[in-house]
Amino acid sequence: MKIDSLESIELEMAIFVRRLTSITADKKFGNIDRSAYLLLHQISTHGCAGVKTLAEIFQLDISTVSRQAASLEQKDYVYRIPDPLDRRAYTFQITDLGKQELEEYKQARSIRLKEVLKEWTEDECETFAQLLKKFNLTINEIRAKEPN
Amino acid sequence: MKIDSLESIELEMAIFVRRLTSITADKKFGNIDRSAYLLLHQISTHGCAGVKTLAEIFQLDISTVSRQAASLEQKDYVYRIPDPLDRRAYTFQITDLGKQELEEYKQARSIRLKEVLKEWTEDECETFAQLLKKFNLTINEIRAKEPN
DNA sequence: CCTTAAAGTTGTATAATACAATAATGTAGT
DNA sequence: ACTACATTATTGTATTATACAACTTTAAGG
Repeated sequence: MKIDSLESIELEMAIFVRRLTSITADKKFGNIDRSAYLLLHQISTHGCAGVKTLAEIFQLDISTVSRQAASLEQKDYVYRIPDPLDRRAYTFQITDLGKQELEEYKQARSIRLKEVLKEWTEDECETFAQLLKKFNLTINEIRAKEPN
Repeated sequence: MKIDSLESIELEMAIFVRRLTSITADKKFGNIDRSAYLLLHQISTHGCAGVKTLAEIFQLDISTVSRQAASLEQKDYVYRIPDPLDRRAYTFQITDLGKQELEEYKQARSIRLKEVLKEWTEDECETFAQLLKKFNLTINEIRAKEPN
């Protein structure tokens, strides 16, 4: 029944988060963490953006993103572009060094992940990827509708 | 190809953790958080255990679990049973109040989750549950093999 | 016994986060 | 054009989850 799956998903999600947090915490691939990874990925694949936009995308407080971005800037992984129309605003663009770090981080994560998924069939991997993506999208849609 | 799935899983996992963290953070279902939930669930379904065991299960530092358990004890969700054979050791058992809170938390999470999975087919839900579980198990096995 | 190991707790540090206060700039109503 | 309000971002402060280190009490092995 769907109810059973629900309860199961609900528990396994909690465990999943715990496990992933544990892995990313103690491995500390390279110089970036998960937040930094997500930010870099975002501006790398979807073009530059300001902290407000980024905060909305990741459901984080603006101040949090501001600090994360500042940290990335300080490491020369991103640079700041003043908005020509609004002198309060900036957008961040990824640097070559940032792209390189991002790629390395991705590689490191993939290697680790490959270890976990070694015994999985190709089909299972594809399905898992697809369902995760779907889940994330769905949450996004719900968030978008909510008042907040 | 499997490689594509890998990269996809790798990215979606990061997003997934971000989303779930965000949800559990701002909702604050009842009086317990994810860690507390996992601890309560563990001792509720697998019997009482000491902090060392729990720490191993969740890949957390003993001190972390010690504090989490103390917090649960303080709220009367668990109580402490001295080990009759080893006067250093305790195990924690869930109280009725703890069971009740756990159940309520589960319900709250399930309701929220149902919202997200509203449009999913039963089959998708089952598969997702199964793959999450498999993933968690696999990580566990890998951890068990590792030196550490 | 004496030394070393083990189970827990408590102190301290760090990192990611939110919320509040602030600064600078933009926008609208009169 | 002036005033009031809104918006963008930063910085200060607090909280929370975590790890590591120091310590206490107890157990186990020579």
